[in-house]
Amino acid sequence: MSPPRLTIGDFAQLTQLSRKTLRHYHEAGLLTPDQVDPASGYRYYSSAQIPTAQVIRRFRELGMPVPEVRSVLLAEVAERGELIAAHLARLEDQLLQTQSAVASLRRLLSPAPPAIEVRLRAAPAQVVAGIAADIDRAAVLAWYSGAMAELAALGVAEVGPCGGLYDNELFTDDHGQAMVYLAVERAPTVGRVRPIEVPAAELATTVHPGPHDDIDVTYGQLGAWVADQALALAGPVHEVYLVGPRDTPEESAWRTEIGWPVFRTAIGRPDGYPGGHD
Amino acid sequence: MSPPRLTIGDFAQLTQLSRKTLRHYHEAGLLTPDQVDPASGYRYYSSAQIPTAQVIRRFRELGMPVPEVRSVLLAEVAERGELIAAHLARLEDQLLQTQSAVASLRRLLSPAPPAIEVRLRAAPAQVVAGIAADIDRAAVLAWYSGAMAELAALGVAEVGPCGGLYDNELFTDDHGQAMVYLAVERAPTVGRVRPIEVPAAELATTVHPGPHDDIDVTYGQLGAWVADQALALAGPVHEVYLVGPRDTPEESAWRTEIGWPVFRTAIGRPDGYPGGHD
DNA sequence: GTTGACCTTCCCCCGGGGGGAGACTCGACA
DNA sequence: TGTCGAGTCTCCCCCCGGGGGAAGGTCAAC
Repeated sequence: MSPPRLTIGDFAQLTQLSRKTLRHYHEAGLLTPDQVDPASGYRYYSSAQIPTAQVIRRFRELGMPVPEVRSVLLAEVAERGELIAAHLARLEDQLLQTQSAVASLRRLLSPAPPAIEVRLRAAPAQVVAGIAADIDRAAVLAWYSGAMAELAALGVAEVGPCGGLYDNELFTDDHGQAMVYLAVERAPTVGRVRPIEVPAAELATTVHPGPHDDIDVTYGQLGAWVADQALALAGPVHEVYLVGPRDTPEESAWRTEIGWPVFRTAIGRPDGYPGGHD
Repeated sequence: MSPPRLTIGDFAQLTQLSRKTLRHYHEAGLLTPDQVDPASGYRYYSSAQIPTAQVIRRFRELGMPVPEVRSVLLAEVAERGELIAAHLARLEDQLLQTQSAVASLRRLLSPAPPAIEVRLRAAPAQVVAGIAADIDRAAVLAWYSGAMAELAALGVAEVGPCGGLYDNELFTDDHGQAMVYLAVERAPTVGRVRPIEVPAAELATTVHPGPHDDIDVTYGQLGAWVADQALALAGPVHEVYLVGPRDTPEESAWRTEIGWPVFRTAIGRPDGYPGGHD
């Protein structure tokens, strides 16, 4: 006796997936019915497909995209682990992002947003030992820690704090050029490390204390200051890690200098908009 | 001197939102530019809007829908807390769901899925003290604990384990009828509690041990067994909490009987599909 | 044979934007 | 004052992962 065939409705009941979703998965090649009547087009599932459907449902609940679920199902057991691990890493990233968002909101919605102190200073050009790459915004954190580890492994004597340069495109287009560096006497060429010239710039700088969860708020304050001074942004933002994870695990002790290259007489017009003469 | 006007590109750079997104938020009434040139249609933002844009960005990163972000921004500080708390509760739900999905996947992908023992038994009709409601699938957990608490507060002598009935529509249509009950001598009418008759049924039952994270796997195994016996599902699923949170906080000690009402000679056809004579 | 529940395809809709076309505007520089 | 390139405008179609519902075909029970 062959096992009974389940109609899409029965199968939906057993797997807690909707009929619509099952049809969608059929179309997407994710879960093909055991049999399809060529005359009527009726889909028939087998009870052996229930576990598969459940696996799919659960991966989807974890936010795994449909094509990726398919490759997990098609993959051998060996690679399967990697795919799942990769997705779990993404979930962890999301969690970190959630934590940052909460910290940032706490500061943004707090009744008294403390004012920042901005200093305008001319930064001279310097040649540093840096690692540069074209990366996606989402990958910045992972890339940063990898690059910093490689720099630290150089074992070169440092003559100043380390820092980074981040293109504005990284934020507006979701990917762009990034660079982290150590200030050293003579920059070597080892692995990804190259001697890189940080060009001279007029920087509007402020110092962000503490962990970077809410650094965007400080960025915003600095940006508002720059805009209010009728200055224009001109180039990648500079970060200098005055006190960072390399110095202390105590996050509240961190101090990060943010420097935005600016030039005068460009952004907006200080006056003259019709009717805006207040 | 009036503050400079920021073009959409400048503002995008300062707030790390894309131009597309800013236009979208304008259209959605979420963030209206400080000025809009009626002739050219150009949008001009002010530096004072930077914090607002950041708040929006962060709420969006937390997955808050755009209309809800708008109401948070429009709300007075007093109600704002409630809206945010409600959203944080949703985030917590998501987290629980993620945990369940991981537990369920662990069991589904484990090499040796232990077989279940199914027992077919006739359950007699009984009148119980129950709380019934038409609810959404997502709300089941919250509703369950509330209803159970109300039942426990009755202080009535129980003559058997408590349980619940859950309509299949709850799973296929995402909302439906649910009921939880205590087995008592005489069912009172207090608050939401009513005397309810649980109708007699032929049940295919099995016992799920441990917490409910992976109970869907047991459901699937039971469903596969029922389908393979050429039985049809007939009515809401019965859950009996033989050992549950009311008995012990030790989740691994929980025992939940799942009973699916079945009737014979209905689902599928045991044989005869053209070409399927294996 | 009838009937009602079930199935099929098809099309449009949602949120939250992204990509790109084609046209217009801005401001800097000559 | 003209020019030119970068920036902006609107408009339309696209993505995912389905949901809602219409119009019509099928299944099996009685």
